[in-house]
Amino acid sequence: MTKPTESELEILALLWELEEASVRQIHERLAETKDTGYTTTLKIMQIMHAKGMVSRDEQNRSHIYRPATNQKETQNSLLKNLVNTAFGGSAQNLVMQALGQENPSKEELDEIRAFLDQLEQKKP
Amino acid sequence: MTKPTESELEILALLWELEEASVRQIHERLAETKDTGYTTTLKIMQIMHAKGMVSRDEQNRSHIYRPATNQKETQNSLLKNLVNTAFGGSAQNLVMQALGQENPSKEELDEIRAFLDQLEQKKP
DNA sequence: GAGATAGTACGAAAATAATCGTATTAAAAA
DNA sequence: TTTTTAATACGATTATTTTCGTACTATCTC
Repeated sequence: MTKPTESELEILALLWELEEASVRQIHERLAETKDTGYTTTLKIMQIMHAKGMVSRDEQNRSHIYRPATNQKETQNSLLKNLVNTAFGGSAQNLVMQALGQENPSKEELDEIRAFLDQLEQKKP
Repeated sequence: MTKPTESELEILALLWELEEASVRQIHERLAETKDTGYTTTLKIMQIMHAKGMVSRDEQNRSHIYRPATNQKETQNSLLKNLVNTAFGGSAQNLVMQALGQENPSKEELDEIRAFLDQLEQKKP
C-alpha cells in the first residue's frame, strides 16, 4: 500500500466522506479552498486509479470514483509515519499534543475517557 | 514558517532530540534505518540552514547544527494538516485512532487520564 | 612536512509530484 | 440535424525534492 501524496490524500478524504463522487464533484469541493484547474484534479484521479487507490465505474460518460484503500489502514499508516518522523516514536506524545491543541469540550473529554476505559478492559 | 519536507522532518526530529549535532552524527542515526549517502544528508542540512530551519555553529571544521524552528509549533502544524487532510477535520477522531492503534500500557493510559483532567481544570 | 582522512560546498542529474493545454468524443440543447 | 457543452485521455512542462559525484581544504598521523 503506497503512501498517497498530499493531493491524493485530499481527494481520498473526500471520497471517504462522500463514499463516491465524480471528478466534477471532487473538483468543486477542492476549489472551495484551493485554486486549481479541473484537468489537474482529473489527472490526479486518473493516476490514483492507475495505482489502484480508487476504483471507478465507467458505465456513464461521467465516471464515478470510489475509494479503494481502507480508510483506517491508511490513517494508521499516516499516523505511524508522523509519530516516527515528528514525535520521536511516541504516540502518547502525539496524542497529548493533539489534545492540548484542540481545547476539547467536556463531552469530548468524556468520550475519550470512555474510550480509554474500554481500551484498558481489553487488556489481558 | 514553511512546512518541512519528509527528509527535513526526519533530521529536525533528531535535532530536537539531541539538541545539537554534527552532520556526521545525524547521518549515522539516519543510516540506521535508511540507506543514504553522507553528502545527501549534508546537502539537506545545508538546505535547511539556507531556509533558516536550523542554525549552525561554524567555529569548528565540523559544523554543529541546532533546530531553529519551534518543536511544538511545528508538530502542531503537522498535526493540524493531518487532521484536515486525512481525518475530516476531527482531532478527536485522530486521537482515538492513534490510541487504538497503540495498545498503550496502563501507565500510559493513566498518564493520559491525568492529562485530560488537567485540561478540564483549565476550562473556564 | 607529506600523505591520509574527514570535513564542507556546490552543481547537476534523477526521481517524484503537480499543472495544464489540446485533442477527441459523447450527450444535451437548439 | 447541427451546435454547444461537458466529459475523458494524455503528453508535455514545470516545480519540488532527493541523490550523488567532484572539487576543495583543514586537520590529523606518521
